[in-house]
Amino acid sequence: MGTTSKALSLLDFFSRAQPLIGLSQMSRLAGINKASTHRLLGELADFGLVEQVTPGREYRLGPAFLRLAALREQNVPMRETAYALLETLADETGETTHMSLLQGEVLSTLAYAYADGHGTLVRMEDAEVLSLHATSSGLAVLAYSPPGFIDEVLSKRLTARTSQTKTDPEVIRASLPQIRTTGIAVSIGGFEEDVHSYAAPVFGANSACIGAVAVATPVSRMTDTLATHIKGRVLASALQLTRGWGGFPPSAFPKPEPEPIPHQSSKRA
Amino acid sequence: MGTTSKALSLLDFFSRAQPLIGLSQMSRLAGINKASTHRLLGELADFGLVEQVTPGREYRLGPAFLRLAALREQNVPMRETAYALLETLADETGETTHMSLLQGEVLSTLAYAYADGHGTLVRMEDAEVLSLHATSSGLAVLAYSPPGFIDEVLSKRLTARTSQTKTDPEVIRASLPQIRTTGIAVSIGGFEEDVHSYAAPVFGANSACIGAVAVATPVSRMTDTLATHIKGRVLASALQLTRGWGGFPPSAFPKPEPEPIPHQSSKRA
DNA sequence: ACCAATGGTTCAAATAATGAACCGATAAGA
DNA sequence: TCTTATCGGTTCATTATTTGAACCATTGGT
Repeated sequence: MGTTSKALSLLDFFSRAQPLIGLSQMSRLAGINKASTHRLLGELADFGLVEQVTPGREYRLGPAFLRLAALREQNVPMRETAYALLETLADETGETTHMSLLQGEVLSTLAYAYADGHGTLVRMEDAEVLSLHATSSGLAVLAYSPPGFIDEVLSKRLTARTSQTKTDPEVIRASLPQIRTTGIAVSIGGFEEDVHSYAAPVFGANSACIGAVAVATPVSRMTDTLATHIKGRVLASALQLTRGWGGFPPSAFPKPEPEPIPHQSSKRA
Repeated sequence: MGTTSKALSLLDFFSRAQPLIGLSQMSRLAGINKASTHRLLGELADFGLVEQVTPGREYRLGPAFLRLAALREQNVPMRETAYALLETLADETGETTHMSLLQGEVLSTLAYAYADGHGTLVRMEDAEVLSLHATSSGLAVLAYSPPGFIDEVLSKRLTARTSQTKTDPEVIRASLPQIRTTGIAVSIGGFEEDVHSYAAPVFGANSACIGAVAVATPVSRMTDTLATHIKGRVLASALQLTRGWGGFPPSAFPKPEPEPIPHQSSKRA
């Protein structure tokens, strides 16, 4: 592993649960000598990727991310387009919608939108990280990932977020073909209790899966008819986002249902 | 310079004007051998700090910034608090407000807010970069920066954004003491024609200047009374932001005007 | 007063970065 | 069509950087 990769890997130890990390602790977490850790953090700090809240104290993520994220979004407005789509999807389904991107072996929340009209809804968090095995989005992504990647992910210890999280690698692996036939993954209470969600994968320019769109409802509200409606809309939205970002679904990806109200029937014969 | 710094320095060549950079071009820009550049870009890409739009093509900033910026904002909600303050400042002054952070030797836009009630206003851009010598914000920051930093900045060739940009280092240097006595910097048409702006510095925990708050109006709208009002409000806002972020103004920093309507006069005597 | 942490530093030994030359592919010009 | 000049990417002996055990100085808890 190159030195730069080592330095960047330090950034991944920051999380919502642990926003501040000291030198010694970082050294331990990363398994890197304290002197080296110190130098690497120093170089990251020079660029503003980390900062010390006070000299001789803990480190945290730095302000450079704000600048570069704004620039990235300016060049490639993923969040903006995702958010616009999620808003209409939330309107169409009347439920909370969510889009996440694959980053390493987890998903990170890109955007989400709430729907009006219900007293209860599924709440989302900014900067939330989703595990691949415990969420509908994760399963959707996993189903369309290369076999080697799937093996890699499933070989690790799978933690149970809730009592209903499936943690048996073989059970999960066995569920993937079904996802591939429909293009839709489901999770009932796997990540949060009382949340029922459907997700569909989004693909990049090389047809690799880069993330997923999901719709989440309280379990008590989900019915067969609502599920059918959601599945149709989430699949269509995911395809729309794939196209909007210049991506291509793999050739085997299921075609979306034709709209219930056919605009023109002449070509069907 | 360490390897990591070298790799990170590549990121600074991406800009709004040049969002895509090829391998050879990056190698030339950075003055780094092509093989090394390739390896460094590869490591950055592994972490998602850059990505190739298609394999064997140009590079651009990567999606990891979205994730880490969200996490940073979650931990240290600078943009959010800045935006809230800018909104009230825009209300108070009736003009466009703006906050930027010092990053290296330039300012980068953190947030801005527009005011209601006017047919014309000063327009802001996301991810915009402001030079220190040509903007009121930049001058405010420069006035409160260490002498060595000032020398460094002023020793470089200063480009004229408009016909009214001051580019003589000594003229600029001579204007700094005046800024330090009032805590306010002014720019008339220095960055954009027809823009008149006032700015005040914001300080970090170690009393170092980290950025500036500014109010910008069309030149035609600025009057003496409006200027007085704006200067008072922008100074108060900058101090408020400094405190809100846990920073401290340097001891020599001017105290804000007492509010025009004194709440209590007993202590004055 | 003590101990065990912390952040930070030193310097010879080990390791990773470097860069000129090279390859195959693509595109433009003659 | 042939030539030339790019491009992205790779190779490998030389070189410079990174590494890590041991070392401070400080801090905070017992």
